[in-house]
Amino acid sequence: MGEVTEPALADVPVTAVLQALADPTRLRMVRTIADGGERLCGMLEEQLPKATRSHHLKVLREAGVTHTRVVGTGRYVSLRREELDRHFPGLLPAVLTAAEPAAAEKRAAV
Amino acid sequence: MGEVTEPALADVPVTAVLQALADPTRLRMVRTIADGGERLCGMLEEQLPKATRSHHLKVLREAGVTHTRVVGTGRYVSLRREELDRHFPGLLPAVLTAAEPAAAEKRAAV
DNA sequence: CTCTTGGTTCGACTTTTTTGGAACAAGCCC
DNA sequence: GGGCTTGTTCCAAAAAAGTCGAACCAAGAG
Repeated sequence: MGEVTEPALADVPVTAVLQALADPTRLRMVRTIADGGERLCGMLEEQLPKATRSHHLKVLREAGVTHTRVVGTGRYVSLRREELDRHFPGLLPAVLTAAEPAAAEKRAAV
Repeated sequence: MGEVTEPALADVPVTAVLQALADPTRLRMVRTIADGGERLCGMLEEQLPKATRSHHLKVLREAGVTHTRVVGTGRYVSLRREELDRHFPGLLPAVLTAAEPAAAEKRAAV
């Protein structure tokens, strides 16, 4: 029962993946998972209420970005790297590599 | 006057780029522009009303994805390939390369 | 069985996006 | 100047996303 359903990447449109990664919170989660290989759900973005966290993880899962392993009452989340890279070559690496714009101040009319 | 403003890619967060590309219509536009180098605004997604088209092009422009050259009353849109690849290595190519899920029918329980 | 823990689901609400009509602006041609 | 073509802006309505309390469920501990 505890099995979690994930889509076959062949059925996932790129836009869905992009969409999933286009949210700061989710991207942060993905990055955290990226270096660590697997993470217990509750260890991600602990600041936010669990309903919100659960929601974001669901979006990632349904976009085929993550895999969820159920262990007891816990969920271990990991990236579907190989598969992802087979279907969308270079996409995940490119996103993970991307640098953030060093917290630009309100940049008042230079 | 006629000059169109575009953001410096250093100020654009990846999520903004992903967001811009995460829309089917916009991605289609980007793909069209990709093979052709430059396109007159009105030659893109002609089915939709111009207000909508204009809106999508604005989103792409503000996400730093496209460059707009004004010629008379027309706007020629092109991709900011080099810049984009300098800031987000491999991202655009990966997105342009991505295959679409061959119009899956309602895939009734195979 | 009860309590706790880790997470999901429901429902409501807020914020963003998307969409597109209508009015407007600018360039071009006569 | 008019009239036509391109495209933007304004505005409002509709749809989609994000947020999160509260109720709920399943597994493990005692």
